[in-house]
Amino acid sequence: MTITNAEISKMLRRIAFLLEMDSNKDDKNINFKNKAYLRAADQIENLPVRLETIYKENGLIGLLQIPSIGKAISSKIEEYLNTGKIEYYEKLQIKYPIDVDDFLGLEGIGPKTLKEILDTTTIRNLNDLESLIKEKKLRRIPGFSEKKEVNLLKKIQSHRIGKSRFLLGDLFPIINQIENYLTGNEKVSKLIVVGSFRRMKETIGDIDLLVVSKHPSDIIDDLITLPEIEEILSRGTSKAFVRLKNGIDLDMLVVPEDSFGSASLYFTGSKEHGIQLRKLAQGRDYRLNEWGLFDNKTGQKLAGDSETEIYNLLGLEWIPPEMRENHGEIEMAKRHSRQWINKIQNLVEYESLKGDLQVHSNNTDGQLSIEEMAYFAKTKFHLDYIAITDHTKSLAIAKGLDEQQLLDQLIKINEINDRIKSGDFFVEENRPKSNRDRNNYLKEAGTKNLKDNRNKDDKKFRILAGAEVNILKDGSLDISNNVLDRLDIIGAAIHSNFSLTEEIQTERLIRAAQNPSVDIIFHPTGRIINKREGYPVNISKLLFTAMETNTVLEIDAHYNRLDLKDEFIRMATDTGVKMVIDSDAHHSLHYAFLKFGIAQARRGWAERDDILNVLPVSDLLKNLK
DNA sequence: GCCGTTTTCGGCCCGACTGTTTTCAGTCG
Repeated sequence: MTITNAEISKMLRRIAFLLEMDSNKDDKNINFKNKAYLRAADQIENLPVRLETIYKENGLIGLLQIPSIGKAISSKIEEYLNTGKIEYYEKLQIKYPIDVDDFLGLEGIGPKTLKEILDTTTIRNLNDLESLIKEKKLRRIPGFSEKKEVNLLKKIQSHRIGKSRFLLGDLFPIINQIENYLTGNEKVSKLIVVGSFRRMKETIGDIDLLVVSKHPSDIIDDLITLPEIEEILSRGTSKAFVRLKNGIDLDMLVVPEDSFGSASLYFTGSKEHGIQLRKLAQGRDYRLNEWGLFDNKTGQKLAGDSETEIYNLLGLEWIPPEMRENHGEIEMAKRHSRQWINKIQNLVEYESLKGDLQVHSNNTDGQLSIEEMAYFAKTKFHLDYIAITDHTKSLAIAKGLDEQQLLDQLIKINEINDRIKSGDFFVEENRPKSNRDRNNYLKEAGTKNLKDNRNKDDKKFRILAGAEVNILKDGSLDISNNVLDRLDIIGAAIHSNFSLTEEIQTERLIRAAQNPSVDIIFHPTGRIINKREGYPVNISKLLFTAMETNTVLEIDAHYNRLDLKDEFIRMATDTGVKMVIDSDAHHSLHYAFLKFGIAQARRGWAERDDILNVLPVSDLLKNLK
C-alpha cells in the first residue's frame, strides 16, 4: 500500500476540523491542538520528499525531524502508513459522524458553525445541508436567518463546481490588463499586484491588488463597477473582495502611502512567512500588521512605508518576494551572515539569460522554422544563442527526427550560422512575415519591462545544433552516440512509460545521465501542473549521479511544467548540480516563458553560478560534458 | 500538540468583514 503526502496531509486536516468542532473557547489546549494539526498538514504538503520514504529510511526519528511534527503526530502518521487508519480519527468520527471531506474548504461555514447545526439536526454531508436549507429549516436554528440560508446555498453551489488554482502564465496577461486599467485612475498613486503572483508561485489562487490612495472608498467604488466583475463578495472601507467573470477572485486593499511597505509585506505573504514576522515583532514587544510596525509600549508607529525598514527593525535583511515561504529564509536572514548577503545579491536575475537551450522548430512539432526562431530570439528577446532541440524518432507523434535527419539539420544550422557570421541575417528584409501577432501574449505580457541588453554585434549570435533525445524504457537512447556526438548539445527526456515504479524510473534517468553524450536532462520529472503528477523520481539519487557525471538538469520554464520545481532546485543548488533554464519554445512567443523559469529558480534559491545559460556560449560549452 | 536568542512550561499572529451580535464570534486571508 502506498500513501502520498497529500493523503496524510488531508487526514490531518480532517482531524483538525473535528478537533475544532470539539473545542470550546474555555479549553485553550484543544483550541491550539487543532492548529498544531493544521500546521503539520501545511508542512507536509510542502515537503519535497515522500513521508513514506522518510519513514522507510529513518523510521519515527526521520518524521520527528520535520518541523511542526512531534511525538503525537508522528506516531499517528506511523499508524496511518502501516495500517491505513488512525484510531484517534475513528474515535472522533464516532462522536461526529459526518463526511468531513464534504466540508473541508467549504467557504463561509467552518467547524464551529457546523457544530451548531449538528446540535439540533442530524445532517451527515453536504447534500443533507443543502436539503435543510431548501426546506427552509436552517433558519429555525438560533443564529441563522434567511439571509444566511441564501448565502450558504450559493457557497455550496460554487464549492461543488470546485476551484482549482490558476497557472501563473495563464493569468499574466489578465493581471497586466487590470493593472493597466487601474493605473490609469488618477486617484491611484501606487498600485502593485501582490500575493502569490508577486512571489511568482507556479499557481495562483486569487489576484491580490494593493493600492495606495488618499481616497480608499472612491477606489473601491471604481473597482466594483468594473465590467469584468461577476459578484461582489465583500466590501469594506479599505478592502474589497470580488469574483471576476473568468472565475478568479480578486482581493483589493487600499492603504495610505505610509503603510505601503507594511501592507505589501502583509499582502505578499506567504501566510506562514507573515506569521513568522509577526512573531518576531511580538518578541520585541512590537506589533506588526498591514498598517505598520508599532511599539506596544508607546503605541508609536516605527515603520510602514518600506518593506526594508520593517525587515531591518525586526533584525532581518530584506527578503526577495520569491523566497518568502517560511522555508528557512527568516532564520538565514536573521544571521546577517556574509553567505546569506551574497546569496541575496547573487540570486539569478530576470533578463540575465544569454541563451535558451530547448527550442523546437517546424521540422518536428514546433510552429516556426529554425530561421524564424533564431531571428526572434535575437531581435525580440535579445538572446545570444539558442539550441535547436527537436524531438527524435521514437516520439512519432511529434514527427521525431532520425539519425539522417538530425545530420541534415546540422548542415542547415551550420549554413544559417555562416550567414549570421557574414552579417546578412538579422536585417529587416529577413524579418519573417508569418509571425504577425498571432496572439496577444507577447504584446500584453512577454515584452513588458524587457531590458534592452542587445549585443550590438549581431554576428555573434549562434544557433547550436542539438536534440531532445528520447529516453527509452530501459534508459537507453533512441539515437546512436556517434550521431549525437556530432551535435553541439544533447538533452535527454522521458516521454513514455510514465507509470513505472520510482526505482525503475530513477534508474532510467540515471542511465541516461551516465550516457557520455547526454549534457542535460530535460524536464526531469515530467509533470504537467494541474494535469499530471509526473513520474516518481528519487531526486536525491538523480542529483548524486548528475554531480558525478557532470550532467546538467533543466528547469523547463514553460508555465505548465516548471520542472524542476522549486524544492528540487533548492536540493540541486545544495548539491552543487548545475542547471539551465529553457523555454521549451514551440513558437517564438514562447521565449517569454523564460521569466517563469527564472522566477522558479529564484524560488529555489538558485544563484547565477548555479545556472549555466547565463554564460556566453563559449563558456557554456566548456562547462558541459 | 509543538516548541525554545525570556525555553521543558507556558505560551501560541493580527485585523477586516459579516451577520443581527446591541458588543461579539466565526471565518478568512
